[in-house]
Parts: sequence; C-alpha cells; structure tokens
Amino acid sequence: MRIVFMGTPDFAVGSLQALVEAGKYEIVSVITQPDRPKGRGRQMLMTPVKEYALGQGLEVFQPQRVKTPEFVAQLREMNPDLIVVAAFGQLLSQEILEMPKYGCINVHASLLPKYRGAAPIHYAIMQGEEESGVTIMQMDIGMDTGDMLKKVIVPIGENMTMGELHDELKVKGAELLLEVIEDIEAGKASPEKQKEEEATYASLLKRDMEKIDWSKAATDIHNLIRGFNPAPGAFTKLPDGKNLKIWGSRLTDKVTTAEPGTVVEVTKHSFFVACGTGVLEIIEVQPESKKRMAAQVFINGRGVQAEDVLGKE
RNA sequence: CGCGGGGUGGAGCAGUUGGUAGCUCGUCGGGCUCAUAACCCGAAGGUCGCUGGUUCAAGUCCGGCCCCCGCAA
Repeated sequence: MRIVFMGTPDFAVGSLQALVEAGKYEIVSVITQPDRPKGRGRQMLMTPVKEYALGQGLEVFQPQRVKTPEFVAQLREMNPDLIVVAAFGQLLSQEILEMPKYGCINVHASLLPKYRGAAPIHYAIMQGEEESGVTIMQMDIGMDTGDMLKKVIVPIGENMTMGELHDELKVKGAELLLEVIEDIEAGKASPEKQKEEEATYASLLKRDMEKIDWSKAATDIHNLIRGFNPAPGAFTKLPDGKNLKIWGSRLTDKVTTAEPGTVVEVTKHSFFVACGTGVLEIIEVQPESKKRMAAQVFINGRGVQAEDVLGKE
C-alpha cells in the first residue's frame, strides 16, 4: 500500500514510526509544516516529524499550504492509496480527501466527538477528565468530524500530566493506526457517525490561560497546572513582580479562610497556597530565568515565605 | 544582531556606600527517640566563571572573554 503521511509534532512521530517499523507499507512521502525560526537565537528548527523522516531516508515536503493547485498536483503524482494524517496543522481540501483509494484517515488524541480541534490532550487534563484516548477517523471536510473507525481508551490519574498522557496516547494511537489500516485493507473497517450533539472543541490555547487564577477551586488550578505540564506551563506572580511557573501540585484537604493566592504554610518540602476553594500544595516550580526545581529547593533559597500573596499584579 | 536574567562551598540563595564571605537545605560524626523527612550538638567543604585594569585593599568598581538559563517566536 502506498501511503502519504502528514504530521508535525512529536505526537505524529509515533504514528509515522509505527508505519515505518511495520515494514510492509510504502511510505511515498512525508508532509510536514515548514521549518520556522525557533530557540533563543532565531535558528530554523525542523519539526519532529521532519527530523525523524529524514533519519529514515524518507522524502519530505513542507508546503506552506497543501491546498494549492501546485501541491495538489504533486500529491496526485505520488499516487497514494491512503493518506494518514496525525496532528498535521493544516486542513485538507475535498480534492485531497477524495484522491486516495482509501481516502484520508486521521489519528486524533481524544475520544471523539469530545475535544475536536487543536489541543485535545491539554483540554482533557484541564477539564479533569478521568479518561481520554485516541480516535481514528475517516476524514471529511470538517474539523475532526469524520466517521470514526476505531478508538482506544486511556484512563487519566489524578496527578497525570499532559506530557504523560501525550506519551501514552502517542503509543496507543500508533498501535491503533496499524490495526485500522489492517481493517481497511481487509475491507473490515466499520465507520461510525459521530454524535454531533455531544461534540466539544479544544481550541488553540491562549496565552492568558497560563496565568493561574487563585480564586478558582484548587481542583481546577491543579488541573491547569498538570494540563500545562510540560508546556507551556502555568504561572503566577511573586510579590516582587516576577513570574513563577508552577509545574507540580497536589490536592490537599486543608482548609483556610485566607485570601486566595496567600501562602498559608511553608514546610521544609513544599508550600501551600489558598485557593477560592481549598488549598493547593505546590511541589515543583520554576522562577523566572531559572530552571525547574523542586519546591523544597526554591524554599531553601527563600523563594517564598508564609503570608506572601501570589498572583497580585 | 528579538527581549531579558545569571555564573559565590554538593543544591538554592544573600552579600550593605569596596576592607579577605553568610543563610537554608544537603553531607559526615555524635546525641535524643519505638521511630522519623522531626529535634539537639559538632565537623568538613569556597581559586566568589576566566582575564586585564583602578585601588593601600575588590565577590563588591571599569574593560574584554567564556559558559548557562528564562521569555518571546
């Protein structure tokens, strides 16, 4: 089977790698987003998919837009039987969707129809879901609205981070992809319509979401912290006006009447912050211009003291 | 030449108007305790990134260099 793969971030590498290692598919080419300047200087950095693909000696294309007539023509020449899309970052056109014999399938990191869109993994954690998963669908013109082919469910623990869930979904998604392709080849695929009324969307993250609002419930803040770990990180303000990213927290059953944001207790190992409802224990942080460090280490350097108030402008 | 922070005993930090360095933790030894991440006593451990210069005297002022990091994209 001739396959064209489209994907960009690390999540997509899992699926591509599975296809490569399956050994029986002809990966005609890999399409990924154009390189963009990244890092401290302004160095061009390859997308994770490109890096992996080049390492495998695969042909890589990076069109600004796949929908242009020029690129569509190129795609047609590749004559794919199937296009596999995983977190690619561009929408496909009807023309492309209809091109391959088996159409286009998408590996999406949520249990559709929940969390369609760009940031399904972040949202699943932030919303405090107890489970998520991967859905593979037959793509149509909408945003993650295609008929579902297969799903895998992954439970989410109370302290699971976005990164941990991501890594697990990446692996499970890759396994699922191989199963689905087997089904498609065998003519056993059974598309199932999404229940439109249950659909929710995980839109792009906005920068202001990273700021912790201490007046919210401790549970919500905890979900935000782990949902934004390892990127982009949730932060708050220290009394001196500098930013402090919070990387790790733990729910407690403490209670307080202190104003939200107040550091109610500092122990040798961590500190506790009053929230709108409940008290959150902070166990890992990152001061501005510093690396991530355990709360214990931060406290040793006198980073916070009891009665400090966080999050004030 | 995107913006900015920083290099001080193992870790995180402080160090005033320049006069040979301090805090918390850790480590080692001892004690207390049923026990401990708790507590008590004691100890080790620093060319203050490198390099010129100013000065009677520089971690602390000036110049150059190296390295690390955060943010933004």
